[in-house]
Amino acid sequence: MSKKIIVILGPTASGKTGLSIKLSKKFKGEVVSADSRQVYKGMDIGTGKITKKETQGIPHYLLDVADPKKRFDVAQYKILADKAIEKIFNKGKIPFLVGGTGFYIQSIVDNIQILNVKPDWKLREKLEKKPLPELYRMLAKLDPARAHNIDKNNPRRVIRALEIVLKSKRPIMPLIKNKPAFEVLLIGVKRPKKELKKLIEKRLLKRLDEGMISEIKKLHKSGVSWKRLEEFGLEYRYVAQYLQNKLSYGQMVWHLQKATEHYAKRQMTWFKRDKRIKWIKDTKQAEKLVKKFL
RNA sequence: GCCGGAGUAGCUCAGUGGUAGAGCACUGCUCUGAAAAAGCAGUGGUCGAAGGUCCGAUUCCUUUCUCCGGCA
Repeated sequence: MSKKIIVILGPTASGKTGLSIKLSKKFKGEVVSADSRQVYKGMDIGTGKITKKETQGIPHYLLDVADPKKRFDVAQYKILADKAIEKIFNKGKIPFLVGGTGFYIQSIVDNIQILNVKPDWKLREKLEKKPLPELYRMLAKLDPARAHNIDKNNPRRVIRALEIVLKSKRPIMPLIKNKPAFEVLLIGVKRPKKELKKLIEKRLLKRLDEGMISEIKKLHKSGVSWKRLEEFGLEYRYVAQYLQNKLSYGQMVWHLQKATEHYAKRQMTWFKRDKRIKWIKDTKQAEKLVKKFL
């Protein structure tokens, strides 16, 4: 019998968390979060991190594993998540990978081989100062194949590609998808666009009500710079801007709503590519799928 | 009522005597250690209305309507 994991994914505010608890309770599951922001300590309200009470005793992994002052990335995520999944298997439970960060989910589900070139932030800073076309020309010289299919307008991609050639002294390898060590069921939670917008709005107001602004104030007081907070995006970005008086309260709310809607759309664009995903309408349908899969 | 200013894309506005652009919104997309990040593309307007001048008006002129200031 091969090992099985269940993935619950979908755009923000679609109701993944609630479903994950229902399913993991019913099927003896434990949850591995696949959320690039919930990994950080102290970022709770703004990320919609599940509360202790809400977990109803279901163990959760990959929450609060990183310091917001430091950088976290897929590579670290993959190591920790693989470990958590292994641990759950050893307990005889079913791992539920739950979240909206497509890249993180892919790293697990497709067992992506991550290149052995660590980020070099000093180098990145240095490269960032140069004009993008110049960076692209450099890349075209050092790794023509990569330059050919890269997005030349995207500084982050170009810089990372350069980082790889410069540090490893050789062109980038093609992406390797290792054979996954387990069978995967991908469940997608989708909502009609209009409904999702309303859910986002409702949730945003709730978060403000719950003290999201003081959470972010607190993070800043504890040493997380405004720049860093703005880097996190969404709530952390716009509330940080509001706290610096770069935005009025009304502007902050408006931007936050729009940015979250855009984010949800980007998530869907990512997920749509994966034809393995089974999109469900309600919990019942999900339960059926899981039962059949197990 | 009088005097100014403004009416151009869903919104905020640029612009020109030869039938129009930007930012945002909207739609679609990309993704090899920042992924809630970082990028790309596309749709969209009888230029407030009616007359006039002109080969030709969104642009000039007249009238008209609406909005915003100021004065009564």
